[in-house]
Amino acid sequence: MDAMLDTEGKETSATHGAYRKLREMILTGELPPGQKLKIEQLRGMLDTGASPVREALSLLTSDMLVERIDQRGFRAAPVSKCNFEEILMLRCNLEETALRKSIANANSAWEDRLVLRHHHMKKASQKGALDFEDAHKAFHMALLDNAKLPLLLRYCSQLYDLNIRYRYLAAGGSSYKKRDINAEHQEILDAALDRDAESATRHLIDHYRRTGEYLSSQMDS
Amino acid sequence: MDAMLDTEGKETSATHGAYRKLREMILTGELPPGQKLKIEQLRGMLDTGASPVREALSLLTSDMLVERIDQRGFRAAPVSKCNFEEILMLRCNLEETALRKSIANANSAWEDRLVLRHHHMKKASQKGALDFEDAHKAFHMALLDNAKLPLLLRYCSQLYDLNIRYRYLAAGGSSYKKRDINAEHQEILDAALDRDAESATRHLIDHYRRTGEYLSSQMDS
DNA sequence: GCCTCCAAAAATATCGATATTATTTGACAT
DNA sequence: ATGTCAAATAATATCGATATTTTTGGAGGC
Repeated sequence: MDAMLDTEGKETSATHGAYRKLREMILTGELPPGQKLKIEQLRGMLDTGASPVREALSLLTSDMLVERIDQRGFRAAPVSKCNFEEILMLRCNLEETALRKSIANANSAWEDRLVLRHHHMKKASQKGALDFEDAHKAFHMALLDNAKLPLLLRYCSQLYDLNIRYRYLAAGGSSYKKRDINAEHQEILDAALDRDAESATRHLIDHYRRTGEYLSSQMDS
Repeated sequence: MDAMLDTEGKETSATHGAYRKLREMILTGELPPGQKLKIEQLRGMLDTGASPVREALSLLTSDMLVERIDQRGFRAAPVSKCNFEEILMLRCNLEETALRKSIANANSAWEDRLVLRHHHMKKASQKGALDFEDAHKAFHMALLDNAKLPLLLRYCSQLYDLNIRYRYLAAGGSSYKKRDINAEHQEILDAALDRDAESATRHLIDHYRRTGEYLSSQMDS
């Protein structure tokens, strides 16, 4: 019998656990872009077998965070200014579509969810950066999820992750926090609660473009 | 050096082979929507081990052709009218974006590629339906690939596959061919060669909407 | 009769080992 | 010296077996 050393009781399968940990390591830059991902090495870091690691890498491939080179293993997806700009463009396009649909379907249950997520995000911003990231994503996804379009939501989520990877890579988002992010979020929230699609999408896209321009300028230097 | 034109059977890895075969079986409906996908059963059908099958299923999960149920295996993704309509909407949105960019980047090399693909598709339409499907996708992707936006192209390719699955499910596309598909393709091609983005996108989207309406009506009955 | 619970069966998830394929190293010839 | 080739090394891809978990089926209680 195995001793139950399960300190974290939430992981159901080894594959899913490996997936989450690897994903975080790639997003935060702990596994830098382009780095060769050797099974043995990861097996050690994650303290699990080779099969879960391989499956997790397969899953990350479809999230476009890992590249598979035929018969030559895996590597962390590379980054480029081009790639970043494409992500930004697609986000603006897809999130605008989703937000408009969300607002078109607006009801009080959704408004409650939005207010709650926004509140949690503000609270989390005083705690650790990692908690904030989770709450930040939850807020943005809540803006979109009332569109009730699962494919679109999935793409938005993927692109969100690809984007925050660039934020982490650009110096941990130090100056990202200097901008008045809170005010920007408040404007988006207020417009959504007013069911003003024009205003909400404009604020949302400005929010992304502003972050995008800063990150883009960082990548030149 | 390698003058050998690999006309067929160039399966490098068992995983990739299993992926292709499973993908085709799901797209054509040989593995119907919602069906439980048991490893042992597939292992027999594909004549390979359990590991390649599992990895192939993982990859198909990210193509949204397979669903993974935690600790309970895999199943072919279900279908619904809702899902179909979302695919149609996203295709119209994303392919319009891609086609406009493609045309903006137009050059003679791209035009040559288009003409060639269109020619191959016409030729293949007199052969088997399976050859035609490949050539049809190649033509549509060629329309988009000059945008030089890999993420967008990938999404379009994914959505294309999800869409043709519905075509196969709706009676093998018998009446699909009754419409004058050739004329529609010719119009799109001509507009693209004229570098007329308005006309090209309008024809492309009409092309999808027409197919979409027909399939949608089929799903009601 | 219907529900609950436990044992048997089946299927999945994971491990350890092997075969295959890529990469490196170093000797040899030019 | 330099480039090529072959053996040694390292890493991947795959297999077979085991451990876990879910599902099934039936016996006993209400």
